[in-house]
Amino acid sequence: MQEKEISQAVIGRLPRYLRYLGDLKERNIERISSQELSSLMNVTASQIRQDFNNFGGFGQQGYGYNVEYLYDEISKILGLNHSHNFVIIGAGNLGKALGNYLNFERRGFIFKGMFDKNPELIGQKVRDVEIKPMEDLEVFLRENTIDIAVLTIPKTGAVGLVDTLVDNGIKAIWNFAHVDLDVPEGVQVENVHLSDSLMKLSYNISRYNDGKEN
Amino acid sequence: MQEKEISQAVIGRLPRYLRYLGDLKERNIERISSQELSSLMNVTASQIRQDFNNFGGFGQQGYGYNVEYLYDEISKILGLNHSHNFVIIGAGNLGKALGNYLNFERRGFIFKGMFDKNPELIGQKVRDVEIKPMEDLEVFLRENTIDIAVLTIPKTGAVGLVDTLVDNGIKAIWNFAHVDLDVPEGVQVENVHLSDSLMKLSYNISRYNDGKEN
DNA sequence: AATCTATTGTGAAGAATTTAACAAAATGCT
DNA sequence: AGCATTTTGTTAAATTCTTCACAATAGATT
Repeated sequence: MQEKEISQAVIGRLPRYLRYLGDLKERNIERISSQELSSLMNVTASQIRQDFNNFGGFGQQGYGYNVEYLYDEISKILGLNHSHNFVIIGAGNLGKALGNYLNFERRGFIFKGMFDKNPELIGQKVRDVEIKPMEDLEVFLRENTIDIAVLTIPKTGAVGLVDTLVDNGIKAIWNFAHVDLDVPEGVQVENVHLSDSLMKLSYNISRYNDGKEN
Repeated sequence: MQEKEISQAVIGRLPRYLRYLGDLKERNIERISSQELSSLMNVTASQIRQDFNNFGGFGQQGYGYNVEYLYDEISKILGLNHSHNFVIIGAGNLGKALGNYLNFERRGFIFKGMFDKNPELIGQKVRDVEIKPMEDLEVFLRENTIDIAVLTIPKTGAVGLVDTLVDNGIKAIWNFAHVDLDVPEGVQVENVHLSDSLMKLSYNISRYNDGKEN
């Protein structure tokens, strides 16, 4: 367990820091102050310092932060120094899109298997991975070390699948199904509810246009 | 403009309320108390009441909330009573997946056009929509009333496209490119940064496993 | 080497969000 | 019809999150 519990608000900001630090690294910039990063990212310098200090101070007074060091430390905090094998369940367009997304591989997320119940898709390949029938899932999970299951199937299928996944060693579910999954303690779920996101956009459009058309 | 500014934290919870209310409606349940909804959704009843009260009280004391009425009111708040035309820019797997997702249509998001710079894709169809070359985008936006642009292209392309979109009437961008977009005041952006989401998952896996393997 | 400058780390203030508590109001039972 | 029960709307308290402010410290300059 963590020394002190870090809030998910802070964790949620780390990937963005990492992205900007990666850009700086590519531009061969060696150091950066919280002030500079602040104006680059449009957040307060204070928040940046507070965020980093949750993990015990990566900077030096009078100097700032070393870009590469900071990048590496945040990577470690996010667990990107370990690699994670994943399977995709549901070989529709979304599943295929995620399977083809090479950037995940670079971060240590290794695409190991893909499953679908549609017989027409069985045997097709997404990158080097062959789509297998759902019946093979359980055995596959047992014979390989898979941490993450990516669920890109409709919600009806998703709920019933959770037990199978968890019983066969899945530690985390990246859930694209539009439903809340009920998992045992210790199994991580990260939801990507696309329609929720679209509704937020819709709200913000309406809000801005109110007064004009209402 | 809104009477009183509603926090994005509240807005972010509305789609989830809507989902649960939709389920209740389908089960022909007429009324629900904040207490019942609370145990269904795993949030506090107090938060539910506070959230709804931001918009001025949808319930009745001693009775609770009428499911259908509440559903309709939240729909309106989210702007789902208006329909929105959208185009998808980038006809890769992700773009196709979003184009094929019929649930958006049911919510009033109408798929009107799709664009890609890859000549091989031009002329293919996603549902009834033909993929057009990027050169046609500007004219298309001017000749049709498109509110939302969905960006499913790499970040390098995305940044340069913003001006074109905004100059031709786009009010909102649903951004899947892994970059922060700089838009004028009044243009809404909703980011879906998939790799950020995956990193959060990675963090939570590591955190839970710490102590065992570290 | 001494001084000046930049910039972090951090305690405290301020803001926002969430939860608790309860009076007011409507329902439904007898 | 009256009373007990339910459950909201709402005020207040507690908690969490963000920003401010500055002393401490390291680097840069002369």
